[in-house]
Amino acid sequence: MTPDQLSSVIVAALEALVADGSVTLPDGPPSTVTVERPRQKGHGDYATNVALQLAKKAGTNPRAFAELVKAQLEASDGIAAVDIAGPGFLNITVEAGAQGQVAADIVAAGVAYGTSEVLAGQSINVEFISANPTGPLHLGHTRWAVLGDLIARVLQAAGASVVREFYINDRGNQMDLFGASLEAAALGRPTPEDGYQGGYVADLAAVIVAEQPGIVDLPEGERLVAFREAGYALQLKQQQDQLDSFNTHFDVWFSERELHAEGFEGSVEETLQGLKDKGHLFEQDGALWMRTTDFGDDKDRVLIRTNGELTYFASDTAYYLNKRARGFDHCIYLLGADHHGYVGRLRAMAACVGDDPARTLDVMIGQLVKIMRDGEELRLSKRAGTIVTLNELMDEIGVDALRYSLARYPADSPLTLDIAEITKASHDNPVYYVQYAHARTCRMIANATDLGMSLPGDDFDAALLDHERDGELVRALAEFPRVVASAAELREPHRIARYLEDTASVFNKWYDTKECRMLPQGDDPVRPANLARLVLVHATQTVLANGLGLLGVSAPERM
RNA sequence: GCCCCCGUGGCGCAAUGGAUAGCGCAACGGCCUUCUAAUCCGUGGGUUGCAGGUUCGAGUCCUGCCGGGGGCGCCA
Repeated sequence: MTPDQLSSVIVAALEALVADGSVTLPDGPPSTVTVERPRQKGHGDYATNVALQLAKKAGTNPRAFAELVKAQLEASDGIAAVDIAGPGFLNITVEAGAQGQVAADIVAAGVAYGTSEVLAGQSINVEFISANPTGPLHLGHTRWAVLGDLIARVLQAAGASVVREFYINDRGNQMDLFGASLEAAALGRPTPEDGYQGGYVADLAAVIVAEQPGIVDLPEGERLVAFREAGYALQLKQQQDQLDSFNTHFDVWFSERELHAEGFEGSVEETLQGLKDKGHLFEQDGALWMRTTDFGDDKDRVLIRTNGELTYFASDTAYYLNKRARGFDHCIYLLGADHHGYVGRLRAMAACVGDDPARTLDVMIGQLVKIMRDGEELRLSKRAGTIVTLNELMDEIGVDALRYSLARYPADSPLTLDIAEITKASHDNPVYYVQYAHARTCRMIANATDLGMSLPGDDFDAALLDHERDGELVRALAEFPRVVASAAELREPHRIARYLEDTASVFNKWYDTKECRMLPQGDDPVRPANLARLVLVHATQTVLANGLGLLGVSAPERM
């Protein structure tokens, strides 16, 4: 019996109580009830707080209400015992057979185990990283890469239709500055004011000159553009290659330039005209503004500056409309804490174009991440030219450990990573702890195969999984779909990692329990209990592999 | 000044309003002829920043304060 099934059993019990008049609920019985794994041993297999939540509505006290539910539940199939504890919790013990059956169900579901339909029908765009193509990706981008990719993965697992999108800011002042910086480096001139520094600029300039020797002889102006475009292409390619290596794959790379292209449907120009028609724009001091204060922003925002240049916000508005026009009913933006000032204007902008931002827009603000080596912070400074790049991080830490280490913390938690700690190849490193547990299931299954054991099919006797540790493991495995669904709904993929650590721990404890051996010992024959436990190991392998897969981390068969 | 995030053992962090607040590191002590010891078992370590409030129940929600980070440009 899964938690969801148990929830249904409890709902049925409540319905029966209402039907026979034992209790009166003004709103009727709830359609689902909360069922959780108690933290404390001795509180049963599952606990529910329905009595605490419904007693007042039913005009009685929690314990009296609980008594009625208890009697009803005890008569239900698959329930072994029900206790009332504390203020009115119902602690439920499930029959071993009903519970053990879950293991076989997990094996049958296979790679699909953990997926659900809770977000079915939703079309979601997840935009993340969106770095300028003017430099290498660094530590901050790395965190958003992991979070964005994982949010996309859990949303998909929950049934949503998802597109991962990278918005390329390939237009405007920064690009020109980038071109000028490359040009200066190639010509041996000093870097322009506020220009790009760092060794990578000189390296890039050298590559460009090697590929296009004639570039330095181009006329002034033309030369800058040539450097800009060549640098753009190289830098973008590098970002794309590195993200591919990092197991983060985008569906759409959207160029800001497209939004300004002549004849592009939904261009910035058209967008502004549309907003003007709706009366959300006004002119002041020679600039064109959007009246975002009508929708809760701190101040109105400029779209066209006095000098005639469009602001990024103008592009952002057209881009948002473009996403909506492509059919996304939900747009997720993943921004760094240094961009949180954007939230107000994005929401107001969505309202200006006629949307309800609470429904269509989800701006997630990720907190900053620091990284330490030998007790010292590796500082990111473009000015000083010292940048902790994604490439360096992958080289030094490895893709699995790097992804996992960033995946196991919530986005709004400021984070300090220690390189020594996350690269340590031992059990105290969570990524290897989980991977090791998976590898262990693989070895066990291989050993079982060598002994001629195979999955029992219809002969599976779930009631043989009757040890306390068996039950703990089955219940841990049974949580997986709920964890994935909540990770999707809350946009909190770190829950997957935490869950896997917990489950790996339960599995390891089970493994070390003599009474729960899967393989027959010595010359013992293979008994039905051995086969039942083989099912359990298969189910564990399924959950660990599916969970690691959701994190984009490999699930090795041997370590 | 205003806005956002954070404050939980020495350190890094979990905990969807539930019961006795967990995990890893660091410290100390145990178990390998038996399915992988990268596992497991045990010991010590906490007034969840402070003060109120809501609730049957608060680390979690509300108010105020203290401390840290970030943001408040016709820059990105």
